[in-house]
Amino acid sequence: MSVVTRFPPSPTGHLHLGGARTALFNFLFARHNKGKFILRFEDTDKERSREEYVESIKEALLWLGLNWDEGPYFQSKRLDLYQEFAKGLYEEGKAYYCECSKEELEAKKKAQMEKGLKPRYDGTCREKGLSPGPGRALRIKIPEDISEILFEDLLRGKIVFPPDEVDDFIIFRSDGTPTYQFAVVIDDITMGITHVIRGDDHISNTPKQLMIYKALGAKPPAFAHIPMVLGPDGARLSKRHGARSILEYREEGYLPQAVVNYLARLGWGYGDQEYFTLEELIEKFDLARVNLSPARFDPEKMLAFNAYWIKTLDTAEILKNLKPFLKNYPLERYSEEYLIAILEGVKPRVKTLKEMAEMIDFYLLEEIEPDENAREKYLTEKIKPLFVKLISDMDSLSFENEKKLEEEFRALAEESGVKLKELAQAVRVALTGKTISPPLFEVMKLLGKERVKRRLERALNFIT
RNA sequence: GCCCCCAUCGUCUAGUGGACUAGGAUACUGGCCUCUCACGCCAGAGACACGGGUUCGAAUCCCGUUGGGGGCGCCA
Repeated sequence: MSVVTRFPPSPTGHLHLGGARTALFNFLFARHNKGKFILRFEDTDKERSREEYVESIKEALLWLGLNWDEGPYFQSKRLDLYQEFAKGLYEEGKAYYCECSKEELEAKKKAQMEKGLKPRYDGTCREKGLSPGPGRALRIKIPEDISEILFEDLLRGKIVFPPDEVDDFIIFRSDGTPTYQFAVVIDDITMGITHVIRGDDHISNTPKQLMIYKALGAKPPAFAHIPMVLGPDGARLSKRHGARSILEYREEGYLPQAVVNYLARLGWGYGDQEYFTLEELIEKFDLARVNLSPARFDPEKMLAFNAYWIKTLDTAEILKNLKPFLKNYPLERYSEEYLIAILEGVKPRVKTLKEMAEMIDFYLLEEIEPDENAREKYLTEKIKPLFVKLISDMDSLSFENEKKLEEEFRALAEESGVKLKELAQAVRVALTGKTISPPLFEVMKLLGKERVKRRLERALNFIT
């Protein structure tokens, strides 16, 4: 039997790290087993579901490289199907209509909780034999003779629930829409899902779903409940830590490779290996190596992974990802080769693409505005004569050869009684406007004689 | 309250009864490299939650305690 997995987000918010990791694991498991990965939107909550979230979730998935093989399906477009299954259960006497009001149910639940009991439906309408009608919800009729409810989790082994775990819960709302519990089961059955890989917050939902499978006489899929992703403080992921949209990370200058790699390592390990490409993950991913305990999201480590992939990936690939951050520069003036040469020098110096774009601005702009503090500190009277000499000797400098250029600078510094360090910093500020930059002689080479000369001349004005 | 899941450095993890003086990554500290800042390299500090068992032997198996997480919707 070939493997079929699915990722079923509800379009009530953006895709965040937790959801992305669930999607990733489903994707990896399917691809590893040469199976199919299905995308399905669980949008039965009409109040909260929004089209814009459908789009942003799809975009985020695609950006991460998690292409689905089938779908996206929408539960909202499959109502007929759910109704058909529900009708079947009702006609077989495996479900019944209930006319209890929400208020009544709420009050009963509260009373039960106060008595220390597990809140469960008391069966008021169970034997009333009600027919379908307005304001009536359909409840599943849980057999009285069930003993314990159990299933075999792929990661955790046998999980057992006491028989009173499940009550006659609602499978179809009085407004004619299916509840989550019912829709997932029908979808998973009809889509031929073989493996349900989801957060362990769904463990306690599983008994309910198993009762639906049983009522339908269908064989449940295999379940693998993966641990949840927690915020840095150990609390559930919320807006203020990790629950930001995946797309926000893209905007902050993260590489999809880094996010995927980091996410894969949250709750999964492969010996001492830390860095994986998507292809490698597909090859090596294995449910048996998934951890059981919840993992905290550590922004610092994800940043470090991003820095690693920025300096490791092909520069052409980096450039492709960097371009959106270069909107404000006259890119058309520069060749692809030139841009790549520039990037080589900054790759090991930045942690995000955003930082990268900022660091290379002096290469792309015609004029730069040296930082005020840097100017005061390094563009001093003392180095003024050196600048003058550099400008007049410009034509004799070995721009094309970084090593030689460095020697020439050393000689100049020595004969003027200045440390190379002082000279270099002054020139760096004049050329880049910053005290931090790629190696100076690389900068000069890439900037070219003309721009170097102009910037040194301009810097002289700042000194006087 | 009831039910379920989980437990190795701060964090992510390796570890599947002897190879553990518990390994790697990240973060942190010190050093080297050096025209700046990074990268890189070297070194350091840092963990098996606790208590009982089982066993010749336990981070690894069992039980309990504690701690953390999740669920108990006409949300998903």
